[in-house]
Amino acid sequence: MASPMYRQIAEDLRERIESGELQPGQQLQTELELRERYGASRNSVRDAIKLLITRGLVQTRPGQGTFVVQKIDPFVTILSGEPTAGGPEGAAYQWESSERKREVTSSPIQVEIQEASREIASQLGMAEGTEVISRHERRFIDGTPWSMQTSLYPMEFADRGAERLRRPEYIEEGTVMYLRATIGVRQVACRDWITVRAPNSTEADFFKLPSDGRIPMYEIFRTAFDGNGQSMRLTITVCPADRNQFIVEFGEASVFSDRRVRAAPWEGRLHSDA
Amino acid sequence: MASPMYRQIAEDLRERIESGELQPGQQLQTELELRERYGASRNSVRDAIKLLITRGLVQTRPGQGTFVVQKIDPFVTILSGEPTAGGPEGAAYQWESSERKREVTSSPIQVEIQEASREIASQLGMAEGTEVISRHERRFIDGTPWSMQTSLYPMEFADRGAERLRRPEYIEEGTVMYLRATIGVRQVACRDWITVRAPNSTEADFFKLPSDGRIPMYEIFRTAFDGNGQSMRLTITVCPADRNQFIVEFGEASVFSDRRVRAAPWEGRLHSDA
DNA sequence: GGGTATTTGTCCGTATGTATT
DNA sequence: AAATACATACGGACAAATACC
Repeated sequence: MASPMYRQIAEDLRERIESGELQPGQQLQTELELRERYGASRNSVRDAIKLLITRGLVQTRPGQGTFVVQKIDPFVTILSGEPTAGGPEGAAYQWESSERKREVTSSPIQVEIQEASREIASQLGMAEGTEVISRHERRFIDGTPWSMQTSLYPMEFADRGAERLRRPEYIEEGTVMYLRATIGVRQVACRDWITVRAPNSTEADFFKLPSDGRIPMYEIFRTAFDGNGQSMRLTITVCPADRNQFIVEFGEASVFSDRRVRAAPWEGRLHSDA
Repeated sequence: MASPMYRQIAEDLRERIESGELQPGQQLQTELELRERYGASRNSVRDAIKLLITRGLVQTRPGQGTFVVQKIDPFVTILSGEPTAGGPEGAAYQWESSERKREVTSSPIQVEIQEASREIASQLGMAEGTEVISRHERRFIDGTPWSMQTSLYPMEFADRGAERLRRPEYIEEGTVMYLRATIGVRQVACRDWITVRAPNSTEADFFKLPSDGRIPMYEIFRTAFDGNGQSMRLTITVCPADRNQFIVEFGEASVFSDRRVRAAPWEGRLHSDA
């Protein structure tokens, strides 16, 4: 009685999916068959399916049908303060694959000279409008788009001798090492600011996300500080939340050294709903 | 011609919102007026509005109209390994308000005895089916629901003398201190595992989120370790991603000590879309 | 409290377009 | 080329929520 028909249909389908009657990857009945099954109109069936789509339970493929979604094997990143050499762009992050080996590749680096917006200037501790170097890079895992990253440096760094910041090339030894070697700027600390938001159209396009923006994005701001407590870099990383997870470790490192990172820690129900 | 009409309508409305022509909180034209404006049917206008809803740009109120959403002032949490006394449940997290003072309140603690599921047993390093104590708590900021948190402890802790774990009361000095004082279990490290997922119905209900699940949830698993490298606690925190952000700090603490946490670091566009 | 107008929500039927097999 | 299945678009009807008098 209570709830509208399209919600009842969605609820029934949801239960059948979560009970395992409908397996991941399996095709649902067609809209016309579901119309018969539930004695509703095709439009109401479609409303139910739309609901399940925004909940991420099913996906539709024109000309084929409606399918239970396959969960994506998430990529787990350990946020770590220690810059490791070898990683691209100063290894703002240290990657660790969960199980099978995955291959990380990168787009060419795109360099722009910008005037710092209010927010960027605030993060980098400079006056608004000061010139900054923007180094942008897109990353893939096993060929699928995984993250977009932009690092911003004070233009002054290049003027003082870190010329390679201006060039659209990788800095193999890592920008942290490079900046220390060339102009003596030493990174001693950094802060990650983790947010989640809807993707913009550029991101939805690059990550091949559904254009309705139902899959959220992590946006992580990493501000790095030198020995004087000055901000020396702002790195902004954006990646889809449906295929990424993050780990942060505190305290005695020895505890973690022999501990392998496993798959997602949780898939069940925590406690009685009350 | 390209894109379907309902997308063109949505795109036009999006631009008017982002340009500021339509201010947050302001009411859009009614569906019938928009029908006139765009020369489309009411259903097509409604499809456009649905798109904007899942993108989080507008909300509808039956009987009233469609409104541009107001952004929520986010609550920023510093993830920190050091357990501070005074905070509820061993202060798994240290809270810091961004600007204005906010009042954090808590529901009564709900205690359950459970048998560890495979995932929980795996995280706590025990055999599946071992009894664990579950302490569940819900938190509010300025009266609005903000987070749900569940801490799981080995039942053995209570048997060895930490009796208060079994009782549905706060442990004022913090469970970290309490466990050290009563049974000599000392927390030396912890690991946070950060994930994002759609809310379940219990969460959507408690947090008063729209039932279509378009607002994602953070789910953070904190595993705490004692001096022997054994897991001593698993704390699971769930909170809506639209009103929460997290900060992690690495390296020399002195850099951060005199640095106030400000509002969200970013609201603009990063680089030319290309 | 009641009544009425307004506005969005649900549901239907139908027709046509587009992608896939 | 044909069949199938989802996508878009229209129009209409009634229900439910809200605001206002």
